[in-house]
Amino acid sequence: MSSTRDNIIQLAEGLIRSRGYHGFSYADIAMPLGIRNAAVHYHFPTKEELGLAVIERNRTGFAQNQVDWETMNPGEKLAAFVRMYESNQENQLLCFMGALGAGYDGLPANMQEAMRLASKEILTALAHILESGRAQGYFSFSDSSQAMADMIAGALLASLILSKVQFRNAVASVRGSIFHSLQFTSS
Amino acid sequence: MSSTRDNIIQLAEGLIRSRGYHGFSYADIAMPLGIRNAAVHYHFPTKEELGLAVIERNRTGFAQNQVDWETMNPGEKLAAFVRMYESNQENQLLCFMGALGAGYDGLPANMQEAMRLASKEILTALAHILESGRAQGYFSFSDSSQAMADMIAGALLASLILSKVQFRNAVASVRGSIFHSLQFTSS
DNA sequence: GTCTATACCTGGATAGAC
DNA sequence: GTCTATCCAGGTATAGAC
Repeated sequence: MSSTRDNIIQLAEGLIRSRGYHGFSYADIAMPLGIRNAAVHYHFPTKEELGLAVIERNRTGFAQNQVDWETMNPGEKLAAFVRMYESNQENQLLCFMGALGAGYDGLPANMQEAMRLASKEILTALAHILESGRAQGYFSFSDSSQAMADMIAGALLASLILSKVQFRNAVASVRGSIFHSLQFTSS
Repeated sequence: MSSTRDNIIQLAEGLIRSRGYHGFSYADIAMPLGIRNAAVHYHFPTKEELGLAVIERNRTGFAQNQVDWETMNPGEKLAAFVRMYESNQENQLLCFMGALGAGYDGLPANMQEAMRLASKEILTALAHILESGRAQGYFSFSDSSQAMADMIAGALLASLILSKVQFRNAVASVRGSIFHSLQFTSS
């Protein structure tokens, strides 16, 4: 039904993930949708609420991914995790974590809190994938799975930034190093 | 001499590295210095010029670091490289690459170009450290040194974001995983 | 080199008609 | 649910005095 609302969130997400929270205005959303500034305010009275909706959209999206991955083995799950970033790279977008986390101190308090929770979910999920993958012999590494998750998710996040700044596919480059450091060979 | 100019750049750098380029205003710089908006414009007529000065400050700072490291062996150089990020973590600041790169599409064209050059310098320098360290037996890894540099610099960049968002020292966590994946034991 | 004063614009937000 | 119209705050930038 209210597909305009969804369109607004989707547009805002793209803007956040390429220019940051303070890098766009309501006009950037209203214009492409062919509506007015005020119509956007009807759906999201404040920019903060719009920002929260974007974070929420990413949380539920990632939760859905995890459901879709349920039947996969840890190796396949890791590959699927990496594929999320490859697809972002193709669209020349950062992940929401990199886009919003980078300007963290300038975000409204509610968004900061939402980011804290959302990032925790992602990193915990990745750590679980790594941990069970190690137990089942898919990966080999000697650190804590949390430390490894930090490095892997971080390197992927940053590779999206690097891809934009340097006009090259840094995700592909990083993907290889990650798999090597896990002694993992994707089939 | 013109220490006000330096103070302005320094202040702007801190603001950029915690809130992003669009997350601060001239007032945020003028107030702590006890001067007026207009005085800042005297030194930097446009915000873009101020942004460029911040990038330039980082480029020359990193170049100076490399000079300081000249007598070190590759293992010590890597440790010094990582220490830069540890010191940023202690000050709760991102690296300029993460802070400005995340909002890349929203930056003035001149700043985008400066970022491209500056990031290239850093990654090239790190790749050289890794390459010569491997040749001299300090590190062991099977990827290209460029891919490894992407992963390492990226993971460190992102660990600064993660540290802020999750209120913990993610740099320390990532540091361990990096050294492990290089089979490097810092003395 | 810094000030006051101000111009100009953009951006977020609201009121009330349709 | 979208519109017109408008308000207000803040942000960038300039002119001209000191």
